[in-house]
Amino acid sequence: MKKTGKNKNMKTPTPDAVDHIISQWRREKPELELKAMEVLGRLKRASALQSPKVEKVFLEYGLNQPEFDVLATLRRSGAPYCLAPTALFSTLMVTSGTMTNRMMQLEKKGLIERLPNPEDARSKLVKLSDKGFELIETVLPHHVQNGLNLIAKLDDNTLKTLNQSLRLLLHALEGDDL
Amino acid sequence: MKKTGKNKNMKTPTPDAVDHIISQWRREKPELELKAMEVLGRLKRASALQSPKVEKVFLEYGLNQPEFDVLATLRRSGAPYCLAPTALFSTLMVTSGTMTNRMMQLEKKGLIERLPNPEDARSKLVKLSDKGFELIETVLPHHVQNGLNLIAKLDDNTLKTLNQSLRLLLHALEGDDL
DNA sequence: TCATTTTATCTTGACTTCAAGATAAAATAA
DNA sequence: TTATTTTATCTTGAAGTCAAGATAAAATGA
Repeated sequence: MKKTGKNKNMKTPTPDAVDHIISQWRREKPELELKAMEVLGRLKRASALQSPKVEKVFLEYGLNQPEFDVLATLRRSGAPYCLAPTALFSTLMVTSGTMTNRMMQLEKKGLIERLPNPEDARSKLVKLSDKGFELIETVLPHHVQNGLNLIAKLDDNTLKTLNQSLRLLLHALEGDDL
Repeated sequence: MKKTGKNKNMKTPTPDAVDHIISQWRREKPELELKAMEVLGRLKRASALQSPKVEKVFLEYGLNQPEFDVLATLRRSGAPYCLAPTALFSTLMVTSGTMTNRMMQLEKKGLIERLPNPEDARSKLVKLSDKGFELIETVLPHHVQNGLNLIAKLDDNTLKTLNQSLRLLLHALEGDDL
């Protein structure tokens, strides 16, 4: 079947919260082109909805999302699971002050250690402790499974499509400077 | 052309930050099924990237994102641009305490007014002031244009696809309880 | 080598948000 | 009508973040 602009056989998708918002705007401000507001609205809302559902698993293991993010970044960097603070806060898109704060918490919990950096005395390296390593190893499979549960209703094709278009959007958003 | 599972002609998309994260995990933990982590990661990252770019316009008019959200919700509800606090914080997915805080700021700025609710003495209605109405009318077109600029690189087809799959995801996420 | 500029953090203070508790009005039940 | 339960906020105190300023080490330049 050839692609056509409008197709009377096209199934109308069940409206979501963003469709409702858009229809309100269309009634109030019909002159506005809302296609950007629509995607960005969905993006933001979907992100907000998944956030507490994802964090739920971390909380069961005494971690919050920010703490998990640090441990996970160290873990996936590979042995010796050790990075400089700048590498961490760049990856995690937070400020250096925020990172200082997180590191202090994680150190207090014994999940990371701070080591002198032989190559640069301005920074102290952050290393996953044995306890931190074990914890992330334990949490990870549960986190992964939880994610799979959250998207279970999406078939593989939708998922693939979603990934591809989100990747394009990410490129568009990362490109421009703030 | 028929759809096939794998297609050697398929163009490999340029990797993004999430592809990098996923490849690290694949190296470290090859046994994990990462397809959920991948979409949810993109979702979160895209949302985080768009956020300051969107807010930039609000800041130019002396508003932050939370304040804009309240004014916009009132505006698109239609005349008389007046809602109860519960309607606002439900829509905006924040707690009642957060809403109290936001309302106080907006009232201090003269952008909203609090009116007694004739139907329920427990609540004071929130109404867009003339000043608030004028401000949101001014900001809105700039916000809309800014959004269009942010997604300018995406062709209409990608956008449509993205919207459809995000809508499915939203349904999946709104469905389950926290 | 010595001064200057750039980096890599850490510190501080302000802000926003949330969870949980306090209040008061509305809805129900007895 | 009176007691009980449910609602709709508001209040309070604890977190987590950020921007901006303070420090100290590293990199550059003269």
